[in-house]
Amino acid sequence: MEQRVYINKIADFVDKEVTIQGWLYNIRSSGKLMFPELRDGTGVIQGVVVKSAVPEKVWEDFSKLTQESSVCVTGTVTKHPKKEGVYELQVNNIEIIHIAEPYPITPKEHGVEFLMDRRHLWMRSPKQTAILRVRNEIIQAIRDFMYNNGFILFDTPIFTPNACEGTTTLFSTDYFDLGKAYLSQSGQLYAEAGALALGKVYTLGPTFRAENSMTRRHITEFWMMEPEMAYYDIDDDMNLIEDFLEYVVQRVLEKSKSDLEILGRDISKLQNVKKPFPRITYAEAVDILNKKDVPLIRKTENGEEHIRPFPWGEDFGAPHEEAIVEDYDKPVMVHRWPAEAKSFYMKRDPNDPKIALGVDVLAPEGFGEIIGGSQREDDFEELESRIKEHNLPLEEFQWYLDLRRFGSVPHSGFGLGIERMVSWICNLEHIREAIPFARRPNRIRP
RNA sequence: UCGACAGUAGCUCAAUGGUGGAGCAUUCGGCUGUUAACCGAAGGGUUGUAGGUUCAAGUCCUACCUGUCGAGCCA
Repeated sequence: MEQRVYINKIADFVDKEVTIQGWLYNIRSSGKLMFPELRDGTGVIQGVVVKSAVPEKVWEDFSKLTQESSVCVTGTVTKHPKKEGVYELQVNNIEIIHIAEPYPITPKEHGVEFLMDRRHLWMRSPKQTAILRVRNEIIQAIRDFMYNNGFILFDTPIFTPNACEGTTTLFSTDYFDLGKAYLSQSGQLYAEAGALALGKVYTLGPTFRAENSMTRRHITEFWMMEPEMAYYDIDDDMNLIEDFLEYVVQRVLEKSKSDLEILGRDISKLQNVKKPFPRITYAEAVDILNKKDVPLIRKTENGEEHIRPFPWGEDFGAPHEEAIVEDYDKPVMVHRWPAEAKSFYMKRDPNDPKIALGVDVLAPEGFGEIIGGSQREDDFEELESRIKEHNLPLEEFQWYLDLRRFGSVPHSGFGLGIERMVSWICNLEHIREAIPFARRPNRIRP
């Protein structure tokens, strides 16, 4: 009796007759033999159609198929005659559901623009489905880690009346009689309210940045996971980051092995991601830059100016991050930053008011910043003057200041960019492949 | 936003300033173990747009459009 099964479970059905409900990915023929490759979303399996062994109609039906035609194929599962651990389907019947029109995406090479214009079809290909399954596993691992460590899921609003951080540009929209609303660039300020209510919370959802950044690491709509913890200082924060990253990476290694294989990922690099991670201060990072003679490059009217030694107080660019990370095979935590380079809500170091208690986590292999976190300013006066210094509208922050009026406590948190995490774990060339439909400054379709 | 590079068949790419080609895809034919299968044949073009230089422009010049990569900013 035939049974419906999915391709990723096919090994359990050797010598049994099964029906695969899927699509034709590719087909090769050799006279009286055909080798259709079937995909069903969980994997790909090669069918074998022998002309002398199937009814004439089955042979004719297979001859008619175009790439991405949808079919239900029945056959007996066998081991591949040459390849260990690979299975085939000895076909004996087919039901055609739909003959596809000529499919634009062939198993050959295509350009980026062509593929992104057809993202809704491109995502059917083996590499893209593998990435999307790994993304699923990463998010599931994050949720499990948070749940098992006592964090409460705390959903923050996407419509907001003001900037969480005054620095970056926001998308705006009309909001009835209340004027402008802005799409959230971070759920952090709301998560802080949640932490003072529930102890440990996290948000996981889309965030928006109207930055005209055309790099392989930026999209305008990205997903962020932001935990926020009451009674955590910056060192507690870094301890959590270590536990968290180790868990997620090792969990994905365990559960998504076959997908990482499809992606050609060097697994040994990810196996290294075990705590402790290197922790270096910003000042130590600057020392590294100067030892390696990496200058700050500033653009001027007549070209570029190379400044040596790297001046204290400047933020790092891509070449600096690379130079800092290249000696390590684990994520690197850079902490205690110049306050001026960082956001208004970060707490100052009690030992040095020029230092903010922030931490950036740089992924290995040049994938750049994946996490940014900090201990938050919990003193009312300090925070209020910081808001004023940054020219932020004080009225809009009164509710936020309330958190320092009513039972203020030391608290910390961080934000993880989901797509950057996916890019790193899957070793992607570009972040646009880390999310089903990437939004960039020059693309909103499909 | 700035910088570099690119735009030729459905796709990926060739073409010294001098007759625009190939592979894949499509259609047809062949092949009993193929792996981006292979072999044979056919159809497929206003060379991104607008100007200019030249006897002659896909090729050189100018502007614009679109894209890619990099920088800044950030997760």
